Amino acid sequence: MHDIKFIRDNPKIFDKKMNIRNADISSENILKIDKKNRELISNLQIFQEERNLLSKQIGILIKDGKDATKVQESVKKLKDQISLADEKIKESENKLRDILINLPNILDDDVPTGVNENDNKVIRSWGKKPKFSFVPKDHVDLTTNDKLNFELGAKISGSRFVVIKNDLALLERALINFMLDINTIKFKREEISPPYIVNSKSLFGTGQLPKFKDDLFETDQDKWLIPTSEVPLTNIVRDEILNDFDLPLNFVAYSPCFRSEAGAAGKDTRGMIRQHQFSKIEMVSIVHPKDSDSKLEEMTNHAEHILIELNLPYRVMLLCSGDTGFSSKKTYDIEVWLPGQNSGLGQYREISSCSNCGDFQSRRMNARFRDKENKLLNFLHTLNGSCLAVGRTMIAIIENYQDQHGDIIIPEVLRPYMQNKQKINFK
RNA sequence: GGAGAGGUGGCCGAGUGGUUUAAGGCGCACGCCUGGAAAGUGUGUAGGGGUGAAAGCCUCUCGAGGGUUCGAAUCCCUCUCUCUCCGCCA
Repeated sequence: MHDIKFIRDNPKIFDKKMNIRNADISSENILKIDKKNRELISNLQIFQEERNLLSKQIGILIKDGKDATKVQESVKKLKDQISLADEKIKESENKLRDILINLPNILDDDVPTGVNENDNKVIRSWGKKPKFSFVPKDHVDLTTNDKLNFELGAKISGSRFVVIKNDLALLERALINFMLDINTIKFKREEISPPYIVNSKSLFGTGQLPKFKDDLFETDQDKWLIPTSEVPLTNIVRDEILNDFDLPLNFVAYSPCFRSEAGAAGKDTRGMIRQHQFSKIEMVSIVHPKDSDSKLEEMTNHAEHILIELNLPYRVMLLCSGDTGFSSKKTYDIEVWLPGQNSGLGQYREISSCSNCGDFQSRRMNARFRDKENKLLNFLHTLNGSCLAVGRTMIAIIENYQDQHGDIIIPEVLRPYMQNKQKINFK
């Protein structure tokens, strides 16, 4: 959410930034409402002040045993004016709020302008794409022996669900433990086991609501399935005032993630790439504003580190303006090489997304810290990133580590987590 | 699910309609006292908003939202969270 004071002071910059994001808004419109809003507030407060003074007088008069009916009559008249002014303000404030809560974050200056993912910028690449003496299969063709069972998922739950069995279930569990261990032991993140169901306040805080309601699974009574554990992790600091010396907070969590994929009908229908439910290890950092830029680099490096350990080729993309998420001011996607995609020609697919949300979420959450130097309150900066998406990491391992027999060589770093097995056989 | 008790400042806690303009204590900050410290003592100590160059002035907030009233922490309604007991349960 945007600071109305910023818009007041920098209307031209604001317009330019919103224009880059194709947001249909002008500061002129916003400031008009804001001005009217403030007039109404001043007006109301004059009435309130008078009411308070007169009411106090009534109290004194009654105490002294004097007649107060005359004063009471005049305050009664004020009452109507107050409630009328109150209504007007609510209307005007809601109008302003409706606009502000639906506007995306202001992008960093180094975010390239562009329309869609084709305009994203390659920052760096790592790893050697594996060379096969045969046409590599994708994960669906490799796992036809029931270990990845989409028919069963469809029967039990519906489309975009999968039942993972046997060694692959073990692989998923191994990856979760492996990634959590690196995050906690090596990167010193605090492990959190969060709720997988959250209320709408939390979803508003991180920016999924109200605009992206359709992407979520709603249960009842204001309870929603999390689309990512970014939501519960970031909302840990909602409505809190932290001390600057307690910063940064670095969290990591495993959770399943639930997405309705409403806007993705017909997209990635094959295989496990896009499911309604998937596992993810998520990093969230809560930092002093001066540290958020460097923290984004660090988090991206941490996500890359997992891929390096697993020896999976990847590239880091800086998302362009058209592809950057609503709450983010700058996002790096990490794309892993999937050799079985595109009929064996291979394809890069997103496996992590690391975002610096600046103070955008913390304004929505009212998450602040006290600066010891000047004792002032200020909004925190929040960041989130996958480290990594477990389902897609499984795909990457299956496709990159396949051999001529259609079996999977288990990456060495995972073997201690997999009863020291060397291979997953699909025959 | 049933019954009951609660939610007041960073924390504890007083407050059942009118100078509450939220007592008192703890904690914290700064000062005095002291050779230094403890003790003692004094002052200060929430957030949002409006206005203003600033100092300041005003306004809203006692879990949340409504209502009654000239006036609500206090009375009424709805919701929410916490605790205790019972039931069920991993």
